[in-house]
Amino acid sequence: MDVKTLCLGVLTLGEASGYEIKKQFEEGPFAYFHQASFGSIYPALGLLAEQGLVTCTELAQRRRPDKKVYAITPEGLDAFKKALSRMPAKDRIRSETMVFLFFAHLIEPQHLEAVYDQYLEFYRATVKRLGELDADGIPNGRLFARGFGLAFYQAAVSYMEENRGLLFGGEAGTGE
Amino acid sequence: MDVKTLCLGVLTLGEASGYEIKKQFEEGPFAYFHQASFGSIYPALGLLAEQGLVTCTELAQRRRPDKKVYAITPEGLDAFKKALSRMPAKDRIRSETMVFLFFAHLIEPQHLEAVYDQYLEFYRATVKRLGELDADGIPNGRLFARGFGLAFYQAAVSYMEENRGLLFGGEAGTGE
DNA sequence: ATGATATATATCGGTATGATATATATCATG
DNA sequence: CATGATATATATCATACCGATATATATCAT
Repeated sequence: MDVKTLCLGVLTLGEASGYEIKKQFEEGPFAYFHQASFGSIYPALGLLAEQGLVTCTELAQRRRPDKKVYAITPEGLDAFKKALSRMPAKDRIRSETMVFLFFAHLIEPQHLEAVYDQYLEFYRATVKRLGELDADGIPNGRLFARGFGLAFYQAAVSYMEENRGLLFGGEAGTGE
Repeated sequence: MDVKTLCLGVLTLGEASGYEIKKQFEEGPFAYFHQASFGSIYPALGLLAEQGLVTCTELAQRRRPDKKVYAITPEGLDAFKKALSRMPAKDRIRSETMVFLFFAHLIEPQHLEAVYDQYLEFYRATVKRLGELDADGIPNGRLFARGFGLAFYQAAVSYMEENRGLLFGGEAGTGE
């Protein structure tokens, strides 16, 4: 599933600019299971407009740079549904932190601790943020995907809290 | 952390060919939190050899194509440790399946079920495989990373089993 | 035989990332 | 009130990576 298709998906939720689409992958509902960069979003939107799958309206704003607002067309919606009729690719989980922890024996203890702590804190913050989200009026598919993300981050936090002792020998990891 | 660095990491575990390194990312200990393709591994090994960070020994084999066995040098080990002295990048989780489920309302029910079932089965199989691995003589860092993967996949399976009803309305998801 | 699978290396087109450039505006800080 | 940080907004480009394909050899099942 390329960035063109992902942009179509975001635009089924309402019209948006390239900048706003990027935010959906950074803080919005997609942040927990996918991402896309400006370098792929802007060219993708240009191509989609050429192909008639989205329309583009330039919008002059007060106190802000001009904006190009994109909206999905019926042809665009068809194209997106067609993409969803295939089978999804396998998940790709890329955790540099786990590579670091895998090689814990090659890292200075205090740096290892910094890596571990930063990771755990990031995950804790994510659990907090996801847990505070409102569920009213959100379609079930979106709730399912969000809940999946939450379950993953909760499991990660629990695991790290319970198994700290594996990495930092002295202090035991049993919690008792 | 680029593929060159990842190759150095794999080679700290013992000498290996490009083909064997790839297997580490497909079935081996790295499979659950990182990946790399032939298209990046072979050029990376060539560059590492040029830079003196690995050595390359060509090995003629009976009944097999020739092999190039790479081994890490002291300079390579230093370079890898240096890479580990930085801070790791953020995790990147890319789940196309979750994008599909997010847009469940745009998918034919029977296709949605196929997507869901395939995903759950893949995760169940992974839990089984990870759970059967032996822990004897494995350094703690590796055990930690492996356990993290297992915790993640277990959480994913549990969540999907318990929340099936969110996607397939009629049948309830409470299990009771 | 034929096709599938496994071992093994190499290359290449297409795509994505991450950094950078450009421009405007707000807000805190000293 | 300058300075730097942050936010909105678009665009481009070098670098890097993925996935497919090509090339070989060998085994095994049908």
